[in-house]
Amino acid sequence: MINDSPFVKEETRLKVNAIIREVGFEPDPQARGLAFRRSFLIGMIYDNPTPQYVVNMQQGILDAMRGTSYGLLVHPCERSSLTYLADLRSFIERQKLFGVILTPSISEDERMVKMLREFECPYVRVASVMLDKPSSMVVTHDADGAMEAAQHLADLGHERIAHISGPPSFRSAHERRRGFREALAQRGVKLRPSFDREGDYTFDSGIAVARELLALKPRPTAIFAGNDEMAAGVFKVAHELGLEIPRDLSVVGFDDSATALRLWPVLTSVRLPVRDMGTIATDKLFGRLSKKNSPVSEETDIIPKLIIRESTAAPPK
Amino acid sequence: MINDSPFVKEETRLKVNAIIREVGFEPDPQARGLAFRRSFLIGMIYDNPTPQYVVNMQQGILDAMRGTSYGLLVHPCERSSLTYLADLRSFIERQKLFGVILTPSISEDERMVKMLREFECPYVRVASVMLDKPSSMVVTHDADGAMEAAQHLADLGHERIAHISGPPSFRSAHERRRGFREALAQRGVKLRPSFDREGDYTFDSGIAVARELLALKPRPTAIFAGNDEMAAGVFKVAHELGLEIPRDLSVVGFDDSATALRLWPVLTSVRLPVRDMGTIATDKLFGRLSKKNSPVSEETDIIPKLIIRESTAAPPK
DNA sequence: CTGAAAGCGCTTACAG
DNA sequence: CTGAAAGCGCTTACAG
Repeated sequence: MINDSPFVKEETRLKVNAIIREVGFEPDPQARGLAFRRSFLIGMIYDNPTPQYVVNMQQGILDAMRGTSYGLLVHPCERSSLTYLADLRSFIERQKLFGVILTPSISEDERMVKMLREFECPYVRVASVMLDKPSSMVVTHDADGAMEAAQHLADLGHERIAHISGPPSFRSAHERRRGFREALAQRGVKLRPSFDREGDYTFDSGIAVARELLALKPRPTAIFAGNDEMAAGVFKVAHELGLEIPRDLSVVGFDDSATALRLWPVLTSVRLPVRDMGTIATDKLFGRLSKKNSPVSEETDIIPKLIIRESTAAPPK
Repeated sequence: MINDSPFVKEETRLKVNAIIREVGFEPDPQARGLAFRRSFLIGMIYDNPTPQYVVNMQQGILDAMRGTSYGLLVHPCERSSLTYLADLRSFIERQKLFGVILTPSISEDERMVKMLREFECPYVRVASVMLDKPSSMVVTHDADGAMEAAQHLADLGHERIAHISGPPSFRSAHERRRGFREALAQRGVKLRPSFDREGDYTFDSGIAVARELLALKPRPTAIFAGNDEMAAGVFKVAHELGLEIPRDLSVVGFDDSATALRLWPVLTSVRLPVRDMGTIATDKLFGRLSKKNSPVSEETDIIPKLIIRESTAAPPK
C-alpha cells in the first residue's frame, strides 16, 4: 500500500502519507529488499581508466538518485583479470542489485550482459554505438565527434593528419578512428598508413606513439588523439622536441577532460557530457522515461561536440 | 555458527565449511543485514574536489574489501549545501552502514562525527592531524610534507618564496601552510606577507592568485602551491607571462596527482599514498589490525614524501 | 477496500 | 555441543 498499490482510496493514501511525513518514517531498505527479493542499490560497473570520467559518471548517477532511498555501489574491474567474469557474477548474484549501469568497455561485453539477463538484473549500457534495445542504451556516437575533429583539422588546411587510436578492446577506439577516416575521405585528404597508429588511451602510450609519429619525415602537421590523455602525451613529446603547438603542430583530443584546460596551450577537444549521461542512464533504469519527466532525459542519443581552443591552427607553410 | 562462533567443534566447522564451498553457497547480505541490524556496506563520504583523489581512495578501499561480501557505497556531498547534515543523517540512518570512511574536509567536521556516534556507526577518519583516537584515524601529516617542500626550495637558494594555501575550511590547508612557514623560519628565510596567499584548491584559484603573485615587484622566484591543481594554475600564468619554469620560477605542488606528470616541465610535488590510505582505513574499520595481518596496514601515520622533478631549480641570478 | 497471516533468508538466544 | 523457534522490518497474497 505504501508502494502505491492502486487498490486504496485516494483519501486514505493521503492521510497515511501525511502521517508518514510527520513521523519522518523511512522504511528500512534491507527489510524491503529482502521482501522484494531485490535490493535498493544501483551498481556502477566500469573499467574506464580515466578518473575524471569515473567521477563524473558517478555524479550523474547520484544526481538522478537524489531524493530516493537508493544507494550507489561502485564496482571497478579489470577485463584482463582471469577472474573478471566470476567476480562479477558473484557480485551480481549476491547483491541482487536493483539495476546496473555499464560503461565502456565493460558495456560492450556481451558475456557480461548475458549474465545480467540470467539473473534478471536490469541494466543500462553506455556505449559508442547501439548495441541493444534503445531502452537499455545511452549511445554516445563517438564517430560523429571524431568526424568533427577531423573536419576541423582538414578545414584549417592540414594534409598530413595523424591519428592515435585507443586500444582495439574499446569499441570507442574503432568508432573514433572510423569517424576520423570518413571525414578525411570526405574532405579528400589522404591518410598515410604510417600516420594511423594505435595507442591504448593512456598518457604513456600517447608519449610512445607521438615519439614515433614526430620522428617521421615528413612529420604530421596535426595529430588527432583518441582521448585527452594521449593528447597530453603528444604535448609532452612536442615540448621535448621544441615543437610549438599550434604553430608547428596542431593537436586535438577527445573527452574534454580537466586535463584539456591544464595543458599549454589549452587543448581543442571533443566533449561528451559524461555527467548528464550518468543521469540519463539512471533515469532509464528507473523507467522514468515513459512518464512525464524532464524531456532532456528522454534521449538515447548523445551528440559529442568539438570544443575549439588554442591547440589547433593552420599548418606551417 | 557460520560466523565463527567459538562453541562448535573444530571438526564440525571444517565439515560444514567444506560443504559450503562445494555448493558455492553465498549468504544473502540483505537477510544477514536484517538479522544483524547492520548492513554489509561500507560508506565513503567525501567532498574532496579532486577526481584523482576520489578514485584512488575508492580503489584503496576496494582493495581491502576484495574477497569479502561487503560493498562500497559512495556518498559525495557539499558542505556548503544547506541540507548537508540532514542528507547525511538520513543516509546513515537508513543504510545502517557497517562503517564509514571519511576523507577531508568532511572528516574534520565534528558534527558529522557526533552524528555517526549517535547512530553507533563505526568510522575511520582520514585527516592531516590526529583528531580522534588512533584506532579511528589515518593521519597524513601534511605539515611534514610541506616542510620538505619548503626546505627543498630554500636549499636551492630561493629567498623569495610564495605560498598559495587551500581554503581555510580544509584543515590540510592550515597544516601545509604551517609546515611551509616552519621550514622557512628554520632556514632563516623571511616570508613576506604579500607572498602568503589564499586559494581554494581549484585550478582557477591557482590562476587568479598566481596572476597577483607574479605581478608583484620583485616577484617570487618560487611558489609552493597547496596542491597540484593550483600548481597547474601557476604554470598556466607563467606560460602566459613568458616565464620559463624552472629557470625563472620554481614551482612545487602537493598530491603528486596525475596532473603533475602532464605538466611541462614535470612538477615537483609532495606525494601522499592515497590508495594505500584507503586500504589502511578500511582495514582499521574491519578491526583487522589487532590480528596478524600484513604489517603495513598497522600504520596510523602516513608520511608524505617530496618527489623532486623538473619544475624546481636554483633561482635566477 | 482493509487487516491479519505468511514469508523473504538470515541470526541469535534458548531449550534439549 | 546441536536443533528448532522466534525475530529482524518489510511485502505480498489472502481472507474478511
